[in-house]
Formats: sequence, structure tokens, C-alpha cells
Amino acid sequence: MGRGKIEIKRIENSTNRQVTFSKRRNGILKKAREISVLCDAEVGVVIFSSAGKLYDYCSPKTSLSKILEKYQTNSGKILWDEKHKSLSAEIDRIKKENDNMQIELRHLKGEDLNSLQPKELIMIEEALDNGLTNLHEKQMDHWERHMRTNKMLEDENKLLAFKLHQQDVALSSSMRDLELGYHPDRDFAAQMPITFRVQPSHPNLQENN
Amino acid sequence: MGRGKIEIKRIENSTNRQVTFSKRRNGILKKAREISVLCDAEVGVVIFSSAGKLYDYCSPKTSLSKILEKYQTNSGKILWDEKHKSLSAEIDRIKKENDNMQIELRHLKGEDLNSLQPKELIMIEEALDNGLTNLHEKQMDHWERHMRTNKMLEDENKLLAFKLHQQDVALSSSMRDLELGYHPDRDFAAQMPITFRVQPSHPNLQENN
DNA sequence: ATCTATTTATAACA
DNA sequence: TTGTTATAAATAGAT
Repeated sequence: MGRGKIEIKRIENSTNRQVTFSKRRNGILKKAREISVLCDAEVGVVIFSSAGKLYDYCSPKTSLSKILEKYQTNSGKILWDEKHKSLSAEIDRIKKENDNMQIELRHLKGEDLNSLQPKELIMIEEALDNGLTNLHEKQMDHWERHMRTNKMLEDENKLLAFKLHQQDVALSSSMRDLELGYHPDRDFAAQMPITFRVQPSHPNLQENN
Repeated sequence: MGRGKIEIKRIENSTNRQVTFSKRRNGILKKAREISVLCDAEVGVVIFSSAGKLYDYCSPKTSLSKILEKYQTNSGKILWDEKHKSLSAEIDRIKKENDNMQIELRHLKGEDLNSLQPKELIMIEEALDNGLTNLHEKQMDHWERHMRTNKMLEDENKLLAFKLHQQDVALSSSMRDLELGYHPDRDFAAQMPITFRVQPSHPNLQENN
């Protein structure tokens, strides 16, 4: 398209080549822009002149990175470097691990058991039994701790109740003293009901794990 | 360039859009080929149709990888950054999923239960009980299938043994016939031991799952 | 897909 | 480079 037809082969005249490059480069980038708009296509173009100068186009709403990523998943060709390979390998590895755990979990929950052999079922049963045993041990621990805590709270209650009672006695006694005079040989301990005679020191109500 | 001028905006008619895409895509790829030959340029083009189909061109004597590497050194833009990030994010996501499953698995196996509340322990217990229930169901299925298979094999054995016995009787009978003459009213059925009197039809020994 | 009237790109030139 | 212009090429719309 021009004053004359040209053969598609390297333009030997350097100036001509450069001019043609410039014009055609613009043409391609324009066409790329147009097709992306007209046809809703994702387009990425990278052009290097023979002098090494870079020109590029990327359709809007995306990026070369994204396009190239898509390119790779779509074509199977790998464009990236070692680091990416190792990351991808890592992902694959973890995903596999994930799948295995997923399966194990399902089995422990009693799902997807149809394909298993009796021997495998027994192994799962053992794991479940073992889990229950351990669990029950912990529950027992909890129960015992709970009982101990209860006991301590009860003791504390008794102590507090006793102190309260003691104060009551003291109060009414001093009121009576005010009315009837002071009796120094009065024995408060003898007034304490038997149920209040607990260890008077203050136990920790919290236990550390 | 065509029967009419068109505006550069998304072509709404889906068929037209597809046709135009096909034509212009060919145009661009041709232009890319031409500029790379005419002007000694390195060109990489990646086009995705709106349907997600991939078309690409890469100038000869190079590869997209090389072009993109050159792109990065030349433009300073790092195409992989984003990719790196997304891969790393993906890894984090999966690892987290992994950890959660790991924990759940440990719990079901009765490990690492110390930090759990009684309520949580009960939930795990329920999961384990449920798993055992389902498991025992499957084991019961297996057992029943096994018993059925056994029964069928036993029947088959009886049938075979009976047939063998019948042949024996026939054989010795005909040998006696040869010696003593033929007795047409002989009753073979009466000779059959009671244990052989089983259903004579041939059951399937295999069951499908 | 193929045709063709038009538009667009561009080779040669300035 | 940039612009002009004659011509080749691309392609929109129709078949």
C-alpha cells in the first residue's frame, strides 16, 4: 500500500528501513488499540526496533503481566524465571498436601468411605477410637479441674460467710457492750459454727495450665 | 476501510464483532510478521478473543521469553512483580487453609487439646462419634457383603460337589451296567445326600458397588 | 467463506 | 523527522 508494491523481505536501505519501521509500528499499535476496543479483546504488543528501542501496547483494563499470565495458563508455555517455577512448585506441593489432608479429614468424619478396604476402615476406626480416648482424658481433666475450682469457691464462700458472721457478732456484741458494759473474756471462736472451721488462708482460685 | 466507515467503539452485534475480530486479528498478525521481516524488528503479539481464545505471534530467531526479558531490562517495568505477589498470596492462602486443616486433624486425633474449652471438646467429640457411626455403617456393609459372598461360594461348592458326586454315581453305575446289565428305573435323585439339595441355578459371585 | 466498494495504511517522494 | 499523495492493502457489509 503505497506508491509501489514491495516485497516482504528485509529493507536493505537503512533510512528506508527506519522510516518504514516507524510508520508500520504506528500502524500496528493503532490496529492493536482498535481491535481491543472494537472486539473486546485483550491485546499485548511488544516491538523492538533493530536499534533496540522499545515500543509496546497493552489493552486497557489489563496489564502485560496479566496477559502474559493468561498466555501461560492458556498455551502451557512457560515464560517466567526460576523463581516463579519454584513458587509454582511450592503451590503444587502445598495443594497436594492440602488434598491429602482433606481426604483424611473426610475419612475421619466418616465421609467418602465407599472406596476403602476393610483394612483401611479399621485403621480409621483406630484413629477415631484413639482420638476419643485422648479427648475423654482431657474432658476428665476439665471435670476434675472444675470440681477443684468448685470446692475452692465453696471454701471461700464459707470463709467469707464466717467473717461476715464474725462481724455481725462483734457488732452486736459491741452494741450490747454499749448497753450492758464490756466482757473481755468472751470467746468468739466458740461461737463459730462447725461448718466455718476451714483453712483460713486464701487459696488461689485460678490454676495455670 | 470497507464499505462504510466505522467508529472505533465496541461492536455490539456479537456476530459482527466475532467476524471483525477474526479479520483484524489476521491483519495484525500479518503486519507483525511483515514489520519483523522488513525492518528487522523483534515483535511479540498476544491476543485474546473476548471468548478467551489465544492467538500470538513472535518474530523468528527469538522467543516471547527473550522479548519479555528484554522488555523488562529496557522498560524498567517488572512484569513478574505482580505475578510474584499473586503467587505469594496464593501460597499464603493455601498455607493458612493447610494450617487450619492440620489443627482440625490433630484435634480429631486427640492431640493439642489442652487449649480448648469444654464446649469445643464436645463439638470434637460429636464429630468423632459421628465419624465412628458412619464408619461402622460402612463396616457393616462390608461384613454383609462378605457374608453374602461366602454364602454364594458355599452354594457353588455344594452344587459342584453334587455334580461331581452325580458323575461318580453315573460312572460306577454304567460300569456296573457293563458288568451286570442295564437298570432303567434307577433313581439318581434318591442317591443325592440331603446337603446337596440346593438351588441348582448359578448365582453371580460378584456384586457391583 | 468470498466478493467488492470503500476506507486505511503506507511507499515514495519532498 | 513530518507531510503529501498515489497506490496497495485491509476490511465492512453483503452474499
